[in-house]
Amino acid sequence: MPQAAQTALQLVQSNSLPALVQVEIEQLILRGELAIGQRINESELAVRFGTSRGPIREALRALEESRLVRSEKNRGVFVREISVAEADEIYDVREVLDQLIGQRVAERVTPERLRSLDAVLTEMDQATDRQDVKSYHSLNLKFHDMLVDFAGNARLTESYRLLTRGLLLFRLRGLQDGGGFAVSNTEHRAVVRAVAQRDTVRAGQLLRQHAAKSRARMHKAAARRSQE
Amino acid sequence: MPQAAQTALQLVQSNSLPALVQVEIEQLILRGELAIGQRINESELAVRFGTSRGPIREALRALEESRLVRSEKNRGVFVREISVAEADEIYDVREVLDQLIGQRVAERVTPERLRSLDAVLTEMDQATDRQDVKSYHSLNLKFHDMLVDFAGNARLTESYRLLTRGLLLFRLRGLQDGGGFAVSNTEHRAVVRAVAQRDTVRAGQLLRQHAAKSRARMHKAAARRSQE
DNA sequence: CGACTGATTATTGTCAACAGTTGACAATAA
DNA sequence: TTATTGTCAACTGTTGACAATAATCAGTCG
Repeated sequence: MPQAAQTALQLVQSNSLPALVQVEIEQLILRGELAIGQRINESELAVRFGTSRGPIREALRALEESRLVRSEKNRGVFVREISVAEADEIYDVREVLDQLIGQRVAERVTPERLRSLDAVLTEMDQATDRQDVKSYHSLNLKFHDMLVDFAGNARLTESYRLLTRGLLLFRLRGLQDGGGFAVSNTEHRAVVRAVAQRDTVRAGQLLRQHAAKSRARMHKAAARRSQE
Repeated sequence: MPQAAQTALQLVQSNSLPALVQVEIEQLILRGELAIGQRINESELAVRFGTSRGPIREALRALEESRLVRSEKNRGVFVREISVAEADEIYDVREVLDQLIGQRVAERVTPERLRSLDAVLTEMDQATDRQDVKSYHSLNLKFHDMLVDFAGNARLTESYRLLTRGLLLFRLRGLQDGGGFAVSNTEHRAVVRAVAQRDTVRAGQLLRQHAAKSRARMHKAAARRSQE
């Protein structure tokens, strides 16, 4: 049996319909197919996914708990919007988590992990050369995902992902990263270098600074946006 | 119109049934009425709350997202159990969040806030004198809740609460805090002292250390438990 | 006596229908 | 003309019923 079919089977066997629907809606939001602030029509989604409204509602309740949507009674659920102030709050927390991540990754680094980090960085440089914003962004996500995974703390991963998903909403408003790709990737390289040297303190500091600078870039983009 | 009736009206108008049910089940779990690892019967809860199973299921899906329960397909949802290893992971994250909280509280402290913190500490001392474990614990929760609120960052509050709720499950297994009440409260006082002096760095350090020591107490309790 | 097989029962998964609420628009009156 | 009330369609909130699955137990066979 093909690998893909097997995993698909496992997926449908272990995850129930609401769970499947949940990730599907998540994708819809994160890909921007459901716009920020837009109301989500339950029946519409139901026919789209070929289910009844029950599973849709359960999925939406889960997404509400993970702060991707908000719900107003008798009015419906809306794709959550995020303000600069909220993004700032997220960055406050993200900075300390990133510091912890940097430390832990440096403690637990292996040659193989180092190679995969390097590989992503190389791809990001290539994307920068091509001015390929989209690829760069998804590689950037992948890079940070790998880092938090390599930190080896499931709860940390969970907290971090939950937090940064809020920032993804922000990006959909076109307000993230004022274009500093090349800059951002040199910061990445510095982090990986410290990790390679197993300099835990420095790796933590650098990753924290990277988050801080990324926040600054966001502010810059927001300011530019608002004055236009 | 009486104040109580008005708020009750607002409650039922703004919060839907699933939301109400959710906090209700939460209480059931946190009070230990639903034991760790126990399966939760949907129909049973439905008759208990006088609703149908729909709202119950939606509430459970939300609780699953906040990691208070886990769900197995076609078998039901279970009150989540937590291992020492998982608790350790939580403490890893909690320590850095507590440090951030300490800093922020010290930055934003007001005389009034200081008074309310002091009041809780006094109550905790009284509970210690009475050997009133239960009161001490709920006051302890209140104290830390106040701190994170005073930090003035909603996302931080959210992350912190989500995280520490996992530890509450742990306590239900009787594995938290190896009895060091008096010790714990002197640590609290030291934190508040630093906050009163607006010594942001020290407040952060002390609160972080408090978390670390609290983790150590947990380990001690767990070790004692396992050798019996 | 224990392991296996099949029926039985309890429980979850899903659905379709009904009830209640909201927002928009038309009708009415000041 | 403007404000208010009445009406309606769309949608959400909730329910009860049915289907599918897993656990339980009785009976049979080795």
